[in-house]
Amino acid sequence: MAIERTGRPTIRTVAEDAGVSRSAVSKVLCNAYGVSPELRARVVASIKRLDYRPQTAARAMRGRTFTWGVLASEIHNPFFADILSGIGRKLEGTPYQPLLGVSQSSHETESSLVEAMLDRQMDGLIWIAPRVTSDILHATARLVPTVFVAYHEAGSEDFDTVNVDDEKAAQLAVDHLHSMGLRKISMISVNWPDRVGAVPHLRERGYAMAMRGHGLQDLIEVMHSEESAVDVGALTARVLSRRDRPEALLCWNDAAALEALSEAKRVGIDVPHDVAIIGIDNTAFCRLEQNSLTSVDVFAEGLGENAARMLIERLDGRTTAKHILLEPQLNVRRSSSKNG
Amino acid sequence: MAIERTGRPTIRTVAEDAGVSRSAVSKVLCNAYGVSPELRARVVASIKRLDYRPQTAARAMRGRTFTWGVLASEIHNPFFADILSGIGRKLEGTPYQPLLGVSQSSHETESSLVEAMLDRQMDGLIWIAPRVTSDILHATARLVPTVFVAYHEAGSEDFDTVNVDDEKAAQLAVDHLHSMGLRKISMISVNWPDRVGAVPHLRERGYAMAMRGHGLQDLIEVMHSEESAVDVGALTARVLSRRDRPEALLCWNDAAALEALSEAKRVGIDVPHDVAIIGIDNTAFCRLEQNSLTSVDVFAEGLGENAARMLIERLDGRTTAKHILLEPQLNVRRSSSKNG
DNA sequence: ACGATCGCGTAGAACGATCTACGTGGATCG
DNA sequence: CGATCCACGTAGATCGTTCTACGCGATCGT
Repeated sequence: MAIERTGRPTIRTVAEDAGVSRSAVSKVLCNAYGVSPELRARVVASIKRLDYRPQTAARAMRGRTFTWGVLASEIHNPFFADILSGIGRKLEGTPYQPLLGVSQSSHETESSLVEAMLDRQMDGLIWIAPRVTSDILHATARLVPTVFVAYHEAGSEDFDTVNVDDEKAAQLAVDHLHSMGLRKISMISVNWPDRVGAVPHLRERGYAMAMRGHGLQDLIEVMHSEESAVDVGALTARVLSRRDRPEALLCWNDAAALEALSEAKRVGIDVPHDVAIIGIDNTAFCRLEQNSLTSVDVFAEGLGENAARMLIERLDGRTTAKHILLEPQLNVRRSSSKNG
Repeated sequence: MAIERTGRPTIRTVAEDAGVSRSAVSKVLCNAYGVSPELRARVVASIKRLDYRPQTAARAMRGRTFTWGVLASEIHNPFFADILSGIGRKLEGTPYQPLLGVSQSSHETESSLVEAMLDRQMDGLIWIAPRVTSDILHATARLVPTVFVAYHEAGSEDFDTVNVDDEKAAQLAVDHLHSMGLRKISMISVNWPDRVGAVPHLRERGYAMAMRGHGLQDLIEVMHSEESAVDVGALTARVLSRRDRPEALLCWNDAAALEALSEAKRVGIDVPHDVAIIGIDNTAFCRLEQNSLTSVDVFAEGLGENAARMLIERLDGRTTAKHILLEPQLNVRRSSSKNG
């Protein structure tokens, strides 16, 4: 009867095949109340026989899409890839499908990406390291369940957050360097829009607090570069070639630290003898012998898993906000060892 | 009249505001025929005033979703990130939104990811380095316009492909090593399902051809590992510690080459003096001084841009297949230089 | 002058699901 | 034994778009 535009079976096809109503099939699909075991079995058999899969676009109009939007600013940094792995692992076996949107580190693109995801009726959002202003974050979270990763706002009731303790991460780094007898510890950070709550900001604060804690407040020095690798390289090159070069360089993330290692090698400064270098994130590249980069593990995959867990809980009905803070952990390697 | 479930304006809201029919608004949205400038202006004004954006899920039921699915097996390899950058750049300013699905290097996940994208009525697919069997690729491409990147099947009429000449890439590497006077050149490759058309396979062929071209057929040696970093590391460690260690190691991609560099350093083998190491892909990490890895550029970002262009053409009506092959380019760095 | 054509706009039927409201038997209960 | 309730299943509205079919007035061609 129905003109089969495409060969694809619809809920109607299944209903006819099983000899029941569309509503009955729908009930089976949604695990709704009021379905006898026999009817369910018949419908399930038909679904299997016809190889039927519900069309998400149609479901979206009344129900859910079982689709999650994951927003990342860029994916060259393996930190994001690790988070995504965590999300993916947690979502295995669930009906949810995570889809990643990349905003290319531009906040205009980021805003329109959020809109695109809202237009597509995503059930929930996991938003990593947002760059837009806080009011946009709140407005978004009121429209759709949202979990933020790598953004701190523990007071918010509108959304959940999942983070490592970024202040502590920087502190661990400084403590370690200090315990090696180093005092002139400078930090390489990054320019970031709307800084409060942002990860670089907290890591800077942790650095400054730790320095003060060791009585090194006069040696506090935080330098900022743009995000691009060449900018980071230029800044570290400048710092390393100074006469009053620092004894140690704490880089706000591993990507910056790897650039610093590169520049040090290029100008012939020995790491760690002439300068110790330490990163944060403990991404996979730290482990490689040519880097052997001391770094503070922020358990990116765990962040992803926790974010996914938070969002599942939200979709299951939780309405109060939760804010998760993982403990960072120092991983010492050659780039900051006496016997390096 | 209509019960506003959510505050969001619909096409009906716009129609009422502009004092026209829903069809008229739809026509404006779709740039359809039969709209007077005055009506268009009125509608556009209402759209702007109400801040209306069409709901993609609803459009999907009859029309298009303006959504592209991008399939990648994993995103730790910056090669994928570069491709995605290229796609994103090309799609800026177009109405299309690319969304990335990651299959975690499992072909079961990959299949279900494709299904998820089909269920979501994506307008087109860009599928990077597929691992499922060729018949699935053809079946998919017949359902939805699909462009494959990093998969060779130049004869196919069902889909477009965008690749660098992977045979040539490996040849360039071998030629270069040979020109340095090296003869015992071994290759590190990877286990890959359904090998024909896959990138590792073609790179192996290019290697073998080049070796034969230089009369080195007796020295041809291709070793395979699993994809995981630890497996690659273990394999390279084994090779490097052999008594009859090769003079040069051609790695099928940069990720493997970086592992090889690490293992060489770990066991105290000097690169390039004791062994030259060369990768393929020329990802960003090659440039870092601690790696300084010779690599063959495959222009990943260009692959992405071309793939996006191909898909736009398809959606604009092209029905014949196109197969693009870019020229690879050798970038010599310290890991294979005499004066390294 | 009159039918054909064209340009513009609208009514209403899809699209494929979900969900509310209701009908229908059979068991339960006072 | 009749009223009530429950478990199961269905009819039909609904979601927000697009698209086809058609109406209507003005212009064109002969």
